[in-house]
Amino acid sequence: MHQSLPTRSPLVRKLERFTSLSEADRAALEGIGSHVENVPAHRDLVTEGDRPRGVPLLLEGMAYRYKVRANGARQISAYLVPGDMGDLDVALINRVDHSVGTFSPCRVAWIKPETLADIQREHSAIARALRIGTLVDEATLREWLLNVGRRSSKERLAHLFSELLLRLQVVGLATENSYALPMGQAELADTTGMSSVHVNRSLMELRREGLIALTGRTLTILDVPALKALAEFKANYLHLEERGAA
Amino acid sequence: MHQSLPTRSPLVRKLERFTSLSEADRAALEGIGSHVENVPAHRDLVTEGDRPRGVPLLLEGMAYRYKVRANGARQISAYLVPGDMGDLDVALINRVDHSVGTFSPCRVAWIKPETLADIQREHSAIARALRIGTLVDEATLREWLLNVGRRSSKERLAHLFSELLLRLQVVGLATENSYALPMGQAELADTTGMSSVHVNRSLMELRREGLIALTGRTLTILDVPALKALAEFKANYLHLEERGAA
DNA sequence: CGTTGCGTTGAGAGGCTTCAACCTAGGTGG
DNA sequence: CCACCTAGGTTGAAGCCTCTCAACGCAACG
Repeated sequence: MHQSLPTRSPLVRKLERFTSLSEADRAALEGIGSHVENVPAHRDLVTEGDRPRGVPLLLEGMAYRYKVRANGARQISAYLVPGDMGDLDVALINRVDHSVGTFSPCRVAWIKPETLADIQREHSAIARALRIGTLVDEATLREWLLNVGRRSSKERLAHLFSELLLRLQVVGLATENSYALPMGQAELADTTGMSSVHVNRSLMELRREGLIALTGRTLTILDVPALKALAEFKANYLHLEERGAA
Repeated sequence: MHQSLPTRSPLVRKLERFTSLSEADRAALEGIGSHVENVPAHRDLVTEGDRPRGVPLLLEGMAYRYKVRANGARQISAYLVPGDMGDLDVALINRVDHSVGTFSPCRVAWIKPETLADIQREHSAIARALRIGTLVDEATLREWLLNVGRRSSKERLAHLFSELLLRLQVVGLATENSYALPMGQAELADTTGMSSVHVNRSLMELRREGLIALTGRTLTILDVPALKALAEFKANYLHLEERGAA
């Protein structure tokens, strides 16, 4: 396992899973956050219909992309963990087509499109890693669609928890089998396409089967292999082994 | 409406909705298909686990992205219509994480990653349009997730049909209210996360309500505004008005 | 110490699935 | 040219999964 130093920024830790970065690359990334903002929980970073105002890079906290229907029904389409960012090329469109909200208090750096363009031009390794990052975002979306469309309620939650375990481990925010889960059951419901009542019942079953412990806002996976097996979780879509498999 | 000449390639027609192209840009795009292949219906263009072998550009026919579970359950995550292509940056990853199959006989041009890189470097307008294209692909995935996660069965089909109407109109493959629908009810089921039996019943209801006529492989939308209203269809995520709204 | 948000549990209804049979059209071969 | 065959559309019935509505518990907070 290529373990990064704990002091390193989550973005560097994430991108180093995709490609090798030079010291200059890392330095460029550390200084990317021109304008850092502290955002409370349950606020919108981006609202559907707005003009794009730069690319948000999440430094701390957890956020999510979502869309709402006229009747108030909400579908969450992505979780953003530290090191994740908005679409690289938002500047190319006039109006954003979805919203981004915070689950917990977040520290976010707003990157100017020009800055991003400069970095991509001057640091080809970073450019490559960022592109792989958006490829992974898209692959994750496809996996979530499979999750909602073709998995049972328990499997959906198991899959989500398995994915988060891996993604948070990459940025050093999860132990071998546990991490903080800032969202409530209603948000899990809007993520997995279920009702919050049914999320509750499914969680109870996962607990009863000894697969997870979820108290307060900490999730502990009591049997990681079993949970992954239940979810039929394959990590290939996260492309975490690009470096090694060259 | 900016109507392209019918002789123009579907890719040019599509990209011209995103940005203005010069005559040189158009010429570069017309000649992009180095190696054109004819693929029968129900074949895989790309298979999950393979190494990427270039970027497929669909010239004729209809294809789809999908993933399958161990139990055989399948989820379709995108439809490819003429002018659509695979991920721009596939060359950056070692193994593809999903498959692409054909609904109907297809003519596809395989573009070499170098060719694509050259074109993007030498034609900034094309580069911009292609990036908007992948932004739209991702936005469409989010819309499909909302569709499967938070819409009723009839609404899902209505939304899918509304989206296809617009996308096919862009490349000149749909009339004001009808187009060819090459896939069967089982495929519609795997697209919308339903069983094929329930797709059938939902289609029957849409017919009974006078919204659609679906005979053979031709779909006619008898009441376009009503179908869009039922689906709560908003076209913003397709970003078809980027040029005008500059 | 009341309020409030969220998790938990119960009951009933309904949407959707599964299994299965039947029908229809198109293709094949006699 | 017709009969058979097969794939896919259509319909019925039964049951389960999931939803909605609703009540209640509990812990954090003011």
